[in-house]
Amino acid sequence: MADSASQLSVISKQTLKRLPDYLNYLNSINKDDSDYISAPTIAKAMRLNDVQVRKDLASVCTSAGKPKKGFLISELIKSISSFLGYGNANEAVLVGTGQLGRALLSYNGFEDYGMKIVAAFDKLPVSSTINNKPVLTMDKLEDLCHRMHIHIGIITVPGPAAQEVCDRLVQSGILAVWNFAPVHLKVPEHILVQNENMAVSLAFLSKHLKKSIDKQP
Amino acid sequence: MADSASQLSVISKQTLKRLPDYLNYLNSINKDDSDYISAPTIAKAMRLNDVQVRKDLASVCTSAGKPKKGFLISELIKSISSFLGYGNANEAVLVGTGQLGRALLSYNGFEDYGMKIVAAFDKLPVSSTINNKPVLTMDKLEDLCHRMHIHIGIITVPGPAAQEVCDRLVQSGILAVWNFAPVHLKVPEHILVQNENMAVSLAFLSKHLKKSIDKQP
DNA sequence: TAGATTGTTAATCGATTAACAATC
DNA sequence: TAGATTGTTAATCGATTAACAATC
Repeated sequence: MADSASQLSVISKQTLKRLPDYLNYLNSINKDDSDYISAPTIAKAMRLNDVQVRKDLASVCTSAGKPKKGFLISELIKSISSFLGYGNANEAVLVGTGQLGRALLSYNGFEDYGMKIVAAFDKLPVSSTINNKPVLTMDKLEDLCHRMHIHIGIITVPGPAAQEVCDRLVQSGILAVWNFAPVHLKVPEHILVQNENMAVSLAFLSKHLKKSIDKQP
Repeated sequence: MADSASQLSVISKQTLKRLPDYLNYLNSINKDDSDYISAPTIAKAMRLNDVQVRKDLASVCTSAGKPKKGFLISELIKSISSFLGYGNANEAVLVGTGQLGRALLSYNGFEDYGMKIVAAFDKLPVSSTINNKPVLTMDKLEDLCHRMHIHIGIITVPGPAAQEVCDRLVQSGILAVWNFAPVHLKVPEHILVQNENMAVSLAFLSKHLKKSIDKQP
């Protein structure tokens, strides 16, 4: 396995984006009907092209589909989950225990998606734990991250505070930042900033509405 | 303005995605330094190609840039904001007042991004208002949406309940759904589902980490 | 003027889709 | 067998980037 790292980049970003959706869909279908599902069926339900579905699945699945039958649903779920790293969760810290921060801390589903929040930080913690996770003051950030080898930092502070928090996360050895603050963060080359950009979603909603409403007589 | 509707689709999805980021960036820069900013400067800060920046800006901006100087920052902000419909907010209802739902209801920033939550719904409301917005029982949903001509529905219920809620929103005349539940929703052709897909973000974070860590000696 | 920047046209790149032979 | 489905190769589409003339 000389190039296990480069193998990762074989998969396209677009495919990677669709994988969680496949998983959602596959988990939603009733397995009592059949153990198999065909690419055209998935494509129709998810409004994709069937060739695209086959290519996407081929890029992550170990076992091939069977002509006339399709793909074994359980195999698909297993392959995609393991490709996405579900099951062996990366550990993360969260900074900012406002409404949104507390909501994320209270959600226990992230572990299923490959991430585990192990601690939260705030300038002025109002409680010592949230959902059994310790809430610490900011001065403990760097030490804890280094000691526990944390690589993911989640930013849920107000916009104006986000860059400073981001800098401190980077100093603490974080490699990937999940940013919920509506600001553009500056980071060194090797750090990934994944913006959970609600504004983008809202832009799409707004444009769709405008089109829909304009179309009406 | 015969084709104001079709004009909207002139802009590419990729450009639309970047517009909120431009706005974040432009708002973050210190206007004391200069009233103008050049495409190469924006490109470098946002890690984009400068031609791309120029094309993106050209597709939404009224006034052109000036050779050697660049673009008037205030004009850019005005143009992008107005293109994205910020300032005249679409009204929305939210269903599901768990942690995440309450967090969204408590956030007052959405109006700046073109959306205003006017009411929340829950099977069993625990309080009559959250952040001054009424929390109503589900049986009031259809009537209120029709009466107030609401076109956006936000789903923050647990996964298993999402499809049913979605169906009811569609029945209530909603045209666009902002879905926070980690499930694939089935909707009629003309309805937009915008998934706020945290799983996708997590997939990107996880893949980046794997690459980064594999690279280390 | 020289050089930085603009906007646009042409080339490249990546992703999607169409066409088709192979399989059960 | 016929027909549905597979996987792959080739064509198309859309987005990005390179090249370049125009401008201040």
